[in-house]
Amino acid sequence: MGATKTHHFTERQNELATLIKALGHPARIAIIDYLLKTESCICGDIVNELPLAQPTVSQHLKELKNAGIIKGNVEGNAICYCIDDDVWHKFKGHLNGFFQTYDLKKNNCCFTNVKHKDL
Amino acid sequence: MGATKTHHFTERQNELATLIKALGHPARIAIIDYLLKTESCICGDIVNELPLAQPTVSQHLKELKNAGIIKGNVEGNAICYCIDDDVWHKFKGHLNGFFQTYDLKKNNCCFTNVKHKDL
DNA sequence: AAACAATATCGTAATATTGCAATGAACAAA
DNA sequence: TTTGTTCATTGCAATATTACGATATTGTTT
Repeated sequence: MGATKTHHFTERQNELATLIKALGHPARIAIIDYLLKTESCICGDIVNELPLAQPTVSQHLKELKNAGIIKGNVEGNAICYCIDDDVWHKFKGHLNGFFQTYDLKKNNCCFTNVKHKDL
Repeated sequence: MGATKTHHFTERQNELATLIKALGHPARIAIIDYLLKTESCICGDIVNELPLAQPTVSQHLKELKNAGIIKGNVEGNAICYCIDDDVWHKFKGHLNGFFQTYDLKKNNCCFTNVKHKDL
């Protein structure tokens, strides 16, 4: 089908997947990298930085914007894209929970258990 | 095209994007959720937990495995999937760097600057 | 107003993803 | 060895993604 059956999953799972998915492309990682690395957040600078055509970059920016990760502000003729502080922190929180649960659990699944049993 | 131009990006950007992309689906979040929540990591239990047909779950497991996030161990008739400790920590490190950079930078992009300038 | 600059949108082609029924392969149990 | 169980793979249909040329839009400059 190609269409995700989102209604079967929890809201958290869908939200998190949406945020994560928005970052799941090297071009979009590169955009965030750029925003983290420089003072500039002018669309034109991002287009120049990336090895992709302007419409393609515009599309990637749109996806990041749709996910809420960045927001665009008109600044005269140009548009300035910045990371959305609220969403970014929410995202960070989600992921922290994820990794913390793992650390607390100690990953003693079958394979590990088998190894121990065999000793 | 539909084919990502990976060769234009850095190895880190591609690696990170691959890991992130593998998690960018609610079913795959649900799988990891399940592995974090329970002692079981038997494929059949995961299939029962998820609201998707067995072949679909198998495919999602395969993608997580391809990305390296989980690994499967044969255990008699069943297969036990567990989170790969090394890849998981590498992933965590990547993301920590990401979020740390943000925290250090304080996100003073155009919009924020404009607000301050206008005060 | 006319010309330019910066972005977005449209249209389209190529490819990827999602989902499942049907089937196959491997092992376990009878 | 037949039967059942567990999981992977195949094949396919529906949809989504990626990429870009052409074009529209909006604001700026002259």
